[in-house]
Amino acid sequence: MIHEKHINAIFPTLDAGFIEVLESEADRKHFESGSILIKPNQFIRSTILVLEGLIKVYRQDDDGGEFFLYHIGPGQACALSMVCAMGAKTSQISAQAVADTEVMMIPIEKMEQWTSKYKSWNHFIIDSYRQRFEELLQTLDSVAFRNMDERLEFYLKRMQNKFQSNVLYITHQQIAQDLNSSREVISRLLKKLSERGNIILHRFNIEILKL
Amino acid sequence: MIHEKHINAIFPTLDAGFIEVLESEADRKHFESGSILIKPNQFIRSTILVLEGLIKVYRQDDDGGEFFLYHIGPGQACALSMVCAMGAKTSQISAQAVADTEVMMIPIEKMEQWTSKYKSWNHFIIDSYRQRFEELLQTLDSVAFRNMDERLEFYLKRMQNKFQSNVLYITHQQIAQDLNSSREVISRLLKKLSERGNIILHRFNIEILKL
DNA sequence: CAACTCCCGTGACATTAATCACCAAAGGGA
DNA sequence: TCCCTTTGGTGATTAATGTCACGGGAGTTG
Repeated sequence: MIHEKHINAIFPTLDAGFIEVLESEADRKHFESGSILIKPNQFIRSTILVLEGLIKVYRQDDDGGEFFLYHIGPGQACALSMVCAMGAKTSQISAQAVADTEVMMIPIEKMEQWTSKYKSWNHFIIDSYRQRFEELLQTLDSVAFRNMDERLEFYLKRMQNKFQSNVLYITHQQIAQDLNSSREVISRLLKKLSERGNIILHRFNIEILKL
Repeated sequence: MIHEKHINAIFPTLDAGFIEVLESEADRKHFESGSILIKPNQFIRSTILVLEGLIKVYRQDDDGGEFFLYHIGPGQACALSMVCAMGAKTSQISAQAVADTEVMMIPIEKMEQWTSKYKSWNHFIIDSYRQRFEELLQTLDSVAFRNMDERLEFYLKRMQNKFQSNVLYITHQQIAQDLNSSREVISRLLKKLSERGNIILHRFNIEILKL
């Protein structure tokens, strides 16, 4: 269980008074690594603040294709759940915990109330949108302008950064899914990267040397 | 010149009191069709509200590639200029008037002040982000999951919708640029569409029958 | 140990899209 | 009129990626 004083550290821009409100009004929830938080076409009634762990947000299309969008880490909010919650719409979005994750769930009604009541919360919301927007644009860039080899590098860099580790425990199949490609293609491109000395391929993991 | 009472009609969610403030504090500016509003790497100090006309927002990469993101029409704001303005960052974004366009320019400082002061403005901002986010996701979808033929159909539908017309005055070259493809590819795909009876190709324009 | 599953490597081939090289039609200006 | 630019059509070729088929190693389970 994460205490109030720690919450303060996780969300440094929210002011102390508001965090008390947050504490008393928002529900805590725990998700085990691998569990699904949001399924496509699901109605979303709450927005999510991450306290601990990591959530992966991805897009799905009708034919089973997937596409990784971004991670939500501690101190961050799911802008998409705000999009959906406030727009009262469904969206073809999925979210999955990729580590044991603790979150706070905030019902739409409170979101709305707080937005006009607490400045620091309002800034937090707007800033969340801003950050996700930027990140989405970068992702869009890589799909629109780059070939798969560069997209793969971009992907690996992001993972390295997010997990703060040079060793990524991830299968080729998983990468292929995230990039909406196929395992064979990814395997071949990874091999190229390892031949160039950028990475070392181990069984079950990829060691990043320099990208 | 657009009068106050009309502004009310263009931005129905902003309340009357705030619109008076807007009127007295924001600068008006006119852009002729074809003129550039935002260039890549440009520092943005103001956000833009469109009163009349149409603005095209697109992404550019380092190699001269382009990629159409979305249009901003009357009653809408440029979420990106908010992203940049509030983040005090530059972005590889371009914006161009595609019709004679009248806008209001709002300096960052005022944006910030108003956000905490005027509820309707605050909602407007958040809603702008929401809308653009959705639109960006749709665009991302089409690039990530669809082949060029489907992307082209998606593009034509968007244009048909935005210009409220079944006749699009646009060259194959222009479409190719917006989709970051090449003219030849677009020409061929358009031909296919016309063979299937979806469109009729004229010189200088494309007539949409059913998509 | 045998059978099975999961992860990965690899060759062959198909498909999609980009690129190159031309040509033709329409219209504008000298 | 004659040139010149813009727009668009088309075939040939190449590059990137997706798909199929198969095989092999490593771990797991009965």
